Amino acid sequence: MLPLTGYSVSADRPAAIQIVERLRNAIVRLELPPGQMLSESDLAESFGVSRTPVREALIKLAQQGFIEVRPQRGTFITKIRPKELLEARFIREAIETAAIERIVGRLDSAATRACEATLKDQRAAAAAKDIYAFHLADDAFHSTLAQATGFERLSGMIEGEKALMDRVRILSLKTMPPFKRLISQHKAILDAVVAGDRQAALTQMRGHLRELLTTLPQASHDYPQYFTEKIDPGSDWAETHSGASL
Amino acid sequence: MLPLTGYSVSADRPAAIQIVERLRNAIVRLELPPGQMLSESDLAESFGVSRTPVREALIKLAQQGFIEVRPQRGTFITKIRPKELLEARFIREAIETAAIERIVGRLDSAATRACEATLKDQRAAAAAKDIYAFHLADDAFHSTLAQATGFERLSGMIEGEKALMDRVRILSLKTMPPFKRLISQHKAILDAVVAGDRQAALTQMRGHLRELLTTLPQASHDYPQYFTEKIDPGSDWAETHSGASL
DNA sequence: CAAACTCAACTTGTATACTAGTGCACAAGA
DNA sequence: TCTTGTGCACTAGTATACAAGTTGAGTTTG
Repeated sequence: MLPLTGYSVSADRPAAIQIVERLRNAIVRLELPPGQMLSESDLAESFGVSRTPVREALIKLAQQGFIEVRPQRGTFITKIRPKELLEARFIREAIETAAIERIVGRLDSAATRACEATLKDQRAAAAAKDIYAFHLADDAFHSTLAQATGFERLSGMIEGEKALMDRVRILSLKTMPPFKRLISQHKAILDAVVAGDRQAALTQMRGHLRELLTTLPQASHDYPQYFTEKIDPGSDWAETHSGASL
Repeated sequence: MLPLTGYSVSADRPAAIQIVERLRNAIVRLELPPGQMLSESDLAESFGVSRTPVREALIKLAQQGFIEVRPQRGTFITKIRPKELLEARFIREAIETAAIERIVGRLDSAATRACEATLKDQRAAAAAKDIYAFHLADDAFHSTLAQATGFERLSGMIEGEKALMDRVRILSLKTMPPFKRLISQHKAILDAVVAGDRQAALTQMRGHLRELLTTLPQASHDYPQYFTEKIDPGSDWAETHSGASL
């Protein structure tokens, strides 16, 4: 029933951690569809462990917003909530622009090379039409920039907010992947940061983050069962709910 | 041994949730000192439950950064890491100034009244020299402003970052509580937001958040056992590590 | 036929038992 | 005295069993 059957966890690491990783991956990639019910017993059987580590994994995922536990009823993959996505974008914009402010013109050579490497990975993934590899490289770009601030938890926070948005990204990437556009946006951000052009770097980052959700109305129209509410593609929904205006 | 002995959880709500609340409170108030080891068995006995709900509570607290689980060794209250506090301040400044941008000049009367109520609570707490009540009202002020953005998770995030800083706050409040100063800062922020003075609101909020950690060197000197590293009170540590310069 | 009741099969929450690994005290040896 | 080995008491991780609550299908009853 579940697309996880047959893959047991390995014994060299705590089972709960492995289960978190696997489930989170499956959720973000929509292999476990939003709204899907999860049974602790079934999961335990799938992973070849008891319910205990499964429960601990579910607690962590619930705290990250990927699942919802309804006592005595069941555990469910959270549906995509458009309002939550706008909030994630708001938070990312606040944090990532603040990070830009901090690193613009100060990126050392190691960090610069690391960012360039993610661009290279993205180009390779785009050429191979591998949306998951593309996704990983996209994660890496934003994480690398965040780590350059010297703060340790920043990249984790960004990844968390990012993951909430990624399900929509996957939906849109399936139909029309704007690989080149995203890569050039990343490159523009990096170039501005390296060049020390604060204003350009901020503008590029904002534009990049704001564009991520433009496909949301279309996605919610194509896959209504994955969303908590429907959005009229013709409306200016994202704008009226965004940070620009209240 | 633990200052929690004798207080059992009630049966009307899940035990794990109650344990999270109680432990988190005890940690933030330094009733459980940083570095202290926690035994799952002892906690279970103290709360009158089995290890299972205790473990689930500890998992949540670990994810929030309050405790650290070292496999097969023990569970410990995290020591205060100055770098992490600066990071929390960075994140709060990024998010709370973004929130200000969003609500300045648009605060409805209900939210305005709610903010004013927190000021009143703070004045009452200051008069009664009740630092915990003062603290609660302080939480409420920032949460109320965050909620005014219409975003739901924002106030929770701010509270999380705030809680990390609160242990230092408690240490300094014990010796010399700057009640009036903090209240007037809150008032200045609220006034500027209501008046629609964007620049003033941002400046006030930044100043307020930056001042919160000025007592950190003194606190780390007075209670070195609570910190992971020592800070020379005479140095410009906070400045050299803050967002202003890399 | 429709409404209500019953019961069985689920769900999550909690308790208990066991496993494997760590560290410390303490004794035996050089 | 210092080192080294050994065992015990402790830790977190996992498995299993049971408790309490929800849901829905099937039957009974009006």
